[in-house]
Amino acid sequence: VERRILLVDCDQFFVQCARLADPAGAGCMALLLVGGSPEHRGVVTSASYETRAYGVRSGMPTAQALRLCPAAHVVPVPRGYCGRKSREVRAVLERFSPVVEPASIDEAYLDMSGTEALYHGEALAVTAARIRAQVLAETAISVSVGGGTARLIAKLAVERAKPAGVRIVEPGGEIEFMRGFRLAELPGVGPVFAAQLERLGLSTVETALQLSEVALCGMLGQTRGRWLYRRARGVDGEGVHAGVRNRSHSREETFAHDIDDDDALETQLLELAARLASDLRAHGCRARTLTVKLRDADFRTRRASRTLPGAVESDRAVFATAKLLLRRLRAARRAPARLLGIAATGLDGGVAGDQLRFFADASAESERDRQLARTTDRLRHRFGPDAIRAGRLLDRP
DNA sequence: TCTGGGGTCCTAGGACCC
DNA sequence: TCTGGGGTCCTAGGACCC
Repeated sequence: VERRILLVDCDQFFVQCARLADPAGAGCMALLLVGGSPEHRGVVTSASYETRAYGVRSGMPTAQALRLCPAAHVVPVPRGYCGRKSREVRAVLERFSPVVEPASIDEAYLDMSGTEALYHGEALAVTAARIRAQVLAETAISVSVGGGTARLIAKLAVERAKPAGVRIVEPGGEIEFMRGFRLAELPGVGPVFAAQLERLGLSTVETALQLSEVALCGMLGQTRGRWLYRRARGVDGEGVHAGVRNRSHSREETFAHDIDDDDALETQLLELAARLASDLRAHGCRARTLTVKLRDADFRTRRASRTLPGAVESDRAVFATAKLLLRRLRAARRAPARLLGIAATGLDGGVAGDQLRFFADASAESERDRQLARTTDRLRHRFGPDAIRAGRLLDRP
């Protein structure tokens, strides 16, 4: 039996949040850009529909957006407020289906297969409209809903539904629906792949539909050929899964001005390491692999990573390894840095036994490190984030 | 024009093991 | 002293998404 999948996607989510969070300020501005300011070398996270008429798009440098639309106002992303609104929306969605998979802060897939009895055979478009109305009533957030037999169909349908609409593709109508798209519009086809397809004479779904699977594999290789053959027909074979956990956590920062001094970079790394370690503990996981990322002034991005014998979660152990990785990167190439980042992968639930008693260098994390980190978390929770400064925790007695 | 911050997934070579 | 094959892990890089 085929799937019935919905994608619920908030309309210009960050713009809506900024307006709701500050009704007297951003709430009164039609020409609104949410994101980093030009002084901070920021980009537009979300542009109001009114500014999009000027050619402004999300991801665009804010400086460029302001040249296109000089009258626009720039406000920062209200991160905490957005997170709360996202959870409120999700709570409403979870009353409509037990299978809700958040795909990002502002969109979630719902598997509605097998809920026909629950909804007494109600058409999916009607259910979708009720979801839209209920989310709006309870959270004041306007969403659009797309639906069909695959995630891919739901995803493309919601783009046709926006803003504040519903679009359901009925079973059997997938190929007709897909004919209306350019290949570059398919999720998974970015600028590089699109250019490759273009060179092969493939620009629209229609042109791809003319070719056999064998022909596409001949042009693109087995994996991508088969991938495109199926997508062009609206098929992706992906299910919707509730309760998926992150596979990585990361923190990074682009500096307002490039930093070339090693000690200054290390100080920034200390802050990032503390934030990352805190994220890990908040999510109840530990990391086996740490990666430090450095973007030089010429925009070249380099990484160095190390996998530890045992997983870590304390500020001290995360920073100890990150410091070595940063030194390695700086030794290989010394240029002013515009961005520094740190990522944790190889995550586990944080309950695995302590495999680390067998090695004793500074990258090993002791039970004392963990106790100290958790005590710090509790103090910060009670007395605020500045109760304990990161630097004081790092010297081992 | 001058390029954020948070993620996911894939590839490819070398190490290492059986 | 001329040379297998397959599997997994680690590392680095890159495409892509919101």
